[in-house]
Amino acid sequence: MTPPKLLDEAALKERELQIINSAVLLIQKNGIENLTMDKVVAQVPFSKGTVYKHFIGKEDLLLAISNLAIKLLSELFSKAFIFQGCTRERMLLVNFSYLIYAILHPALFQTCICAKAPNVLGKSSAERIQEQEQLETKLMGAIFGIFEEAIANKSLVMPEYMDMQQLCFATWSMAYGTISLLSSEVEQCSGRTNLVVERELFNQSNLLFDGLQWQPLTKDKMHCSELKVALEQVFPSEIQQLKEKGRELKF
Amino acid sequence: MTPPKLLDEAALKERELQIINSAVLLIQKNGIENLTMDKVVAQVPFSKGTVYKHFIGKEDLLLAISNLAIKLLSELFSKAFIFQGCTRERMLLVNFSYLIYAILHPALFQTCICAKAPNVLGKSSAERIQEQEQLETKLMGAIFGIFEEAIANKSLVMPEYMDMQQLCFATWSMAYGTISLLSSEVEQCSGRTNLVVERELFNQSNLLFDGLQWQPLTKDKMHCSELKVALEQVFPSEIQQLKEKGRELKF
DNA sequence: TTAAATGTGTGACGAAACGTCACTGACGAT
DNA sequence: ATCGTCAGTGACGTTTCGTCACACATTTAA
Repeated sequence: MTPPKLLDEAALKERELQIINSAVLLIQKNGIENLTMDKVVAQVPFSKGTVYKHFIGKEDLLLAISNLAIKLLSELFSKAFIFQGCTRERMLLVNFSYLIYAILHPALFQTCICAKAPNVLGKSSAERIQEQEQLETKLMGAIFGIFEEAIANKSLVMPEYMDMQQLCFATWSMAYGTISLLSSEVEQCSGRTNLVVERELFNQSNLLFDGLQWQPLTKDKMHCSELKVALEQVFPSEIQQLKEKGRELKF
Repeated sequence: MTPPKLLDEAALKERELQIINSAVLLIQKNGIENLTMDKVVAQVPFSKGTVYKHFIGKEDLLLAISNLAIKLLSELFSKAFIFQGCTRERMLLVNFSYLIYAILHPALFQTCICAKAPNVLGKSSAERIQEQEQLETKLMGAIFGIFEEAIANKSLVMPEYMDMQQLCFATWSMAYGTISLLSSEVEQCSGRTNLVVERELFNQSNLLFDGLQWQPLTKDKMHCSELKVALEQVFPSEIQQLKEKGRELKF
């Protein structure tokens, strides 16, 4: 048996991460619909009781995975945020970092969507839910910052009937709707529809930004070719990973 | 060749509907996270074996409920479609019929969202999944028709880089993202954010339509007041139900 | 040094839910 | 009267969940 030590905060976090990672591997292998606590326990050098010390239940574990996933996504958002370019370009990059993330980490993305389901939130611990809210707020931060800059440098005028939070939400929910509805086709372009998620995301982003009169407008600039360059520059390793997956972005 | 059927088709459908309705009542009462097949069986004058003749499992039942819900939503869409007004106005009505539906039938809406989760689709029967695809295609029909008219009467010019299916999807996914992300606040405006779902839906619809240069543009017309009138005219009973729920639309 | 207290880990266990299958009985055909 | 068919049944085996009484280590007190 493992020699038990007394409370060590860092070790606890370490162990929690180990459990989460094992669960992610199981999701990748068997699909999220077949994840069970028993399997997780079997994968991990701890007993069921110990696992349940960290997570009050299966849903709580799912939400924990989702929260970790949001943290990873935040890093991509940050990279997009610090890109040298016009604000509209950078916001487009943010939306595409979300998409890249969904393609590269389907298990994590899937878990994020599932974690939004009421049956998951309904059974998770209050702390974990609170953490999710904080993380989402932080995630919005990147979007928020770009809008602020855009308004400051006059490339965007805030509509008088909207505030900053609404602007952020508009961008976020548009990308969320597009990607999640097409998530089944995110990995491989299935034949069911003619919709290609990266193209739709690109179009809808631009429609929304044009609707906001965010300069430069689509008709004035080749956003498409510029985005490709920016993606190569900001996400070189991620783009490479996509190529290795045989899933090059086409739009 | 065909064996003698002692049971007629209609009775089977009738019974299936009875099971579905019982399940919906259980969801309304206990929440979708607590729905179990055992409870459904207990609510229904049939045995478990019979219930499983209709649905291969719990997820299949959920998808069946979702499909029924889509049919109901179709009816609202149809009402919006035949409204006498400009095309942009009618599309706005379609989006709002979706919202009204989400508020009036939270259990059904919730089930629709859950039915999109991979763990549900992964365990449902192929036939039921196919039915879902057909219903969604049909649902898109109303949106499709309005776009066709808009293009025919020149109030909208199709962007050269998009086709009809993409246009439809853009509208749909925008509304989906907005409503589903705010669904937790759909019934009661929770204090967590300052976002009000009907207002965000209104704004984002108009931003998208403005981005498409869909006439008349927001700056040229009071879409807001006109929408209120149209809602009263097209959905009088639904608006009344909303008032009875103490959930008047404010935007 | 010993005993008690406290903290940590374990896995057997009961409850709950799932889905199946051997059986029943009704009804038509022979 | 007998047989075959099939809708319907619900008890049963299985899976999964989450708990809890116990075991063992470490610390503290005597």
